[in-house]
Amino acid sequence: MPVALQLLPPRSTAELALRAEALTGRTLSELADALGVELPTEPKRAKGAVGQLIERALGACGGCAPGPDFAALGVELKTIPVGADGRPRESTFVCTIAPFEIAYEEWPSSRVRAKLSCVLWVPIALAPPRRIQRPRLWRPSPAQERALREDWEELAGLVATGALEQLTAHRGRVLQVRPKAAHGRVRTLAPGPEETPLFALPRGFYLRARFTAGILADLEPGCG
DNA sequence: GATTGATCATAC
DNA sequence: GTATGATCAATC
Repeated sequence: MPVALQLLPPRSTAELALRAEALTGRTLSELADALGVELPTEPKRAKGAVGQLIERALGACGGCAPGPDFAALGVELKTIPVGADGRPRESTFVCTIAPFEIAYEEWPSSRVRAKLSCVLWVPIALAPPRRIQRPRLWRPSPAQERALREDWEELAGLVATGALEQLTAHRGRVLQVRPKAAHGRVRTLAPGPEETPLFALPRGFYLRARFTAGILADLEPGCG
């Protein structure tokens, strides 16, 4: 059994892009073997395992400090499951919502914008043998940022004004608000109507698959 | 088949 | 419990 491998963080985005590119075509189990880690066999228990595997493979600090996965580069890593057509099959978690603090955020300084300012997308085929597709280093285009900003301003406004319980995942064209919790009994304090705080299920921002599909489709090889 | 709401693992 | 990493599974 090989000893778990720990890479040093990449020192430049060019080095990161090179490392990522080298993963193209490999399967998750090949990668897991090479790194000496085991992937959960039961899919239900494997949530998050893929992201953590790729983190290790690229030298991200993996679950240590808050902030971008590649802190020195300001790059966030996201794995994304794709179908045979290359399109995303799931939404993408962006960040949790701090219900009271969000009233004091503006888009330019928002957590959503910060998270999405520079992302390395690593698409992975959903169907066995789970091959890694060509990674994309991405920054939002002006049009993409406008779309994100419009949704964020609407959604953040609803949260800040006490409408969290009326806010469903239907809202937002590219960004949406959905539960983000260990289980359904978790509660956090949030602004409520009539200036009365309420206990609500914690929520987070997610990118709709239609938005990430645009990212994966628009970026040609080497763009990043 | 796509989407929404709920959930699962790990580290601190 | 909080935060990071996401996908599951019931529902539309």
